[in-house]
Amino acid sequence: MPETSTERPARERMVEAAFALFDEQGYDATTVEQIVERARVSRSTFFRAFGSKEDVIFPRHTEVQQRIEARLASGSAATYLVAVAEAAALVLEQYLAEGDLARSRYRLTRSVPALRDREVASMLGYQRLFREHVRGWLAELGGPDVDLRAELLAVAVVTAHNVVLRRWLREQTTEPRREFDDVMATVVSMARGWGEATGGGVGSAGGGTTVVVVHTDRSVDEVLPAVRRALEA
Amino acid sequence: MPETSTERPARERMVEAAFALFDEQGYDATTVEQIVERARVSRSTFFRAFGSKEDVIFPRHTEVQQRIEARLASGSAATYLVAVAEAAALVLEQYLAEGDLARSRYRLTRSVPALRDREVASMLGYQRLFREHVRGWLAELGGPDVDLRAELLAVAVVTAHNVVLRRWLREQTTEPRREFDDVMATVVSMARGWGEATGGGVGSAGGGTTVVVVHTDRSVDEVLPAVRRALEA
DNA sequence: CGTCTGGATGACACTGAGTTTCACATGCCC
DNA sequence: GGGCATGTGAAACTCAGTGTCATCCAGACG
Repeated sequence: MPETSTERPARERMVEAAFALFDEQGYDATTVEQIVERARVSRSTFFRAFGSKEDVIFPRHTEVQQRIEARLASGSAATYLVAVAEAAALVLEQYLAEGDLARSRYRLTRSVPALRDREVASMLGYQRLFREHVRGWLAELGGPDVDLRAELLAVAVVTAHNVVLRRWLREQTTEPRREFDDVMATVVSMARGWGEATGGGVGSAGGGTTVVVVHTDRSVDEVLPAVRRALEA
Repeated sequence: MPETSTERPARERMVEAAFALFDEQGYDATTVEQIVERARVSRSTFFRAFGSKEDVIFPRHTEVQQRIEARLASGSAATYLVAVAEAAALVLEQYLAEGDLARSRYRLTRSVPALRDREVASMLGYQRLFREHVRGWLAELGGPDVDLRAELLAVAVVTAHNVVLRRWLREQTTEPRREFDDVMATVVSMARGWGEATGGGVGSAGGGTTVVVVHTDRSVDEVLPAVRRALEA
């Protein structure tokens, strides 16, 4: 019998039922049969909506991926460091918007290896987007080791993002956005150094000496935002 | 009917049959039934030996993990950059020793998402080992942002390793060891810069100014090995 | 020589995820 | 009303993975 129009959408009911049951009994011990029973839908409906049992945990990750792609595509070689930092911020914002749901998912992914792998793979998806765009920009700018540097920058941005995200998921911080800005500033300043440390700064074709000077009599929290502003100028 | 003593071990036959069938028909289209039929063993034997269909592709990865662990455990805070580089070299050597088998696996992991995720997860396992040891060493040495820097160094080492490994798997290089040394030198020199760029060099407790000078009038290939030797001294 | 025992194997039934196919209901347009 | 697309349910099917029990074979021991 079809439900009335006052009923919440089937998709929502399934997600809700799944999270509740996973929480009560654990992931492996919960069968799709139980989920669809509680959500009052058929198995067919479940698999049509999600494709797999794992997918109930990771809703709308293709949407986020598209937003990232859009932000990266709007960047240019001149401002690529800002572009990747802001694209990473989009990922963080997605999690923050999810709130407790994100924390529930985090608890699940910590305890179930299959889900953990799945989440890692989706992070790798973001990383891949970053890498490809950065590779293009670095190629445009020139310099040695384009592939390696693109790979390292992408992985550094994602890693730094994850450090902050994880702290927020574990409720170890109440200022994730501020911490995010700081770690991104750190990574960006490191990335600036790479071009020089590997022998070719932007636009520098020949020999010579590159000198990086950093004043450390101010705290890291004070210095990093300033560095970021300088880089963005 | 049991096989004669001149027969190759059942485990080898299963791996061989599996790779052959995956190559002929693709991974998804091949059933465990077909594998055990060709290897002339029972389904029971297959699952006892490998635990899952995916596991046939990734043999002995726990062994490698133990070797990495041993190498990292033998390192000290004073020489940690060398220790991680050499531990990463162990991973590379494992692949090189496998030869064509590694390349077959690479082709499979490229085309089958599930296997790709699986391989990524195992790399993450290595990365985790690196991170935990580096975190310990960095904590010993002091300085700011220990967690972030440990995370970034581990991820950079693994990423650099992967860049070279992938080139070898794709047969884009015949000198993987040489290229590995180069990228590791690059990463290690970058990592050196991080401690300073983030405001606290090794053993520097107070204010002041840190200056990093890099001569770039020599080629990267000339500079990097020298840097590496300097770091190891 | 016979027997016992532990480890490896095979046979078989069972659970559960995911697919496929067909049927049925609803809503919408012409 | 007659199509027509979309969302849903029902049921049978494939296959990965688990659990149980019987069997076989090696070497140990009397």
